[in-house]
Amino acid sequence: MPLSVVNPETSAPAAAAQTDPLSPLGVQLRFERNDEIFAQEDDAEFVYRVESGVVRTTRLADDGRRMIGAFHYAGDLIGLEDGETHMFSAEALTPCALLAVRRSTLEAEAEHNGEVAHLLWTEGLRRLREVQSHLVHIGRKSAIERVAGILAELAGRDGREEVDLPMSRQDIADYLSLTIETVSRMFSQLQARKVISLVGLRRMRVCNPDALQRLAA
Amino acid sequence: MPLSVVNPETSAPAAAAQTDPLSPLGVQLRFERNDEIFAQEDDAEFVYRVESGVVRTTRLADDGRRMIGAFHYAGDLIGLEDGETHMFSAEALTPCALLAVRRSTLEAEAEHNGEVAHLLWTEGLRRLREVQSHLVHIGRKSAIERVAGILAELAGRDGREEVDLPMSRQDIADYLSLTIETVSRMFSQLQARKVISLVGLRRMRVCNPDALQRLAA
DNA sequence: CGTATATTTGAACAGAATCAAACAGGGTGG
DNA sequence: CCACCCTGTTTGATTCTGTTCAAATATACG
Repeated sequence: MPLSVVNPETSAPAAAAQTDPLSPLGVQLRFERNDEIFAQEDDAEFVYRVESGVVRTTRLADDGRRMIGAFHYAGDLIGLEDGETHMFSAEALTPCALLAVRRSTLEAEAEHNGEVAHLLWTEGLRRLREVQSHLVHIGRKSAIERVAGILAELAGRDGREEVDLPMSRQDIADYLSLTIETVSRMFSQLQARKVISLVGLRRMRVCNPDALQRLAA
Repeated sequence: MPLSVVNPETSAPAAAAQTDPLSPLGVQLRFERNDEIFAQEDDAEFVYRVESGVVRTTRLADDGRRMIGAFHYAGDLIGLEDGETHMFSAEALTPCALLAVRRSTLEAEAEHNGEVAHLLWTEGLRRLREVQSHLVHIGRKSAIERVAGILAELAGRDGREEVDLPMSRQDIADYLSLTIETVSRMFSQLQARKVISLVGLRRMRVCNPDALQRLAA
């Protein structure tokens, strides 16, 4: 549930609007940690762009098994759909700012605005590439490789040695198609091997980036 | 390696050209079984549309593990890429007819032709949805469910009771992230349970469609 | 401080992988 | 037309990785 709606004129500098063709088309929304942005099977009326914060997209199967499609960061488009409804639900993992653009607006704009059409196309392909990479990762890697993989990615994103883990162990498990126990064991193993060390539960220090990278490969 | 180049004017009726905005942009190519259409890491110079036949896209990891991204049928676009090179290679599983369109041509056309832009967008999203579904399938299903899944899909595509299996057991294994032995065992198990029966190695009869569907769910 | 929740650890188990061998099928050449 | 060989597939025995069930331990929060 959005806690506030920020007028795009006041939230985005005029300069940004010139380089960003999407901002004028939508409204800025804010979500708090654990807020639901949209639900699985909802009408896919809006497309969202993450402006800040982290969002997870999850899919709940009939049998209760949960799968996380991806973690999304600033710049990512979410809610892109082929059909009428959302395949995944989306929830804020941290406080988030999102730009919501009505799908019909976006499609109409893309019709005559090459820049928007190109941006959509590019983002869609990037997402496709990411999902395909993830598919290989899930399909052909061991538990330790999968966990090392996501940690390496998070570390790469932050750049610093101290890396925040915005998601729970369960989130990581559902993203990697492992159980929470296995994820936990791999964390312990990485610590035992002096590759990482945990600083509290939601923060880690990468002690041996090379080893992490090697495991993730 | 293409065996022949067919002039689009002679291969496609004029009527088709009116409803299909892509035909005039490319050339028709033919490939025989096991021909390579493009290789992993090749420059992604062309996008292809499958006109007839079946194509598989495969990715070979550094460690030799092979993954099949998808099996593509008539109407599918393949070779869509974000970056400069192909993530996957593509090979003909059966004799194939493909329409090859230069990527630059396609992008230029999409720039001012809304129909082409829309078609690209739609196909990209469809592909994205399929990969995401496959991700869930690989990540959260047992061996028997995965094999039943692909067989149900093939059966649905053919419609008839007798279904051709254009791909080898190894292909199926690499598509489902299983070993060839496990795939074979699941085939045997499905036969023992009277769900399917093999007619030679590359054709099956679906004896109990409901059971197959239930296992695939 | 106490309670609810999240995470870690342990032991036993299960499913798929691996290693090894037997068994078709499909062509080919005699 | 048949015997043979090459390749792809099936089957068997064993091992191993990750799951499951259970319990202990942290952590966060009121």
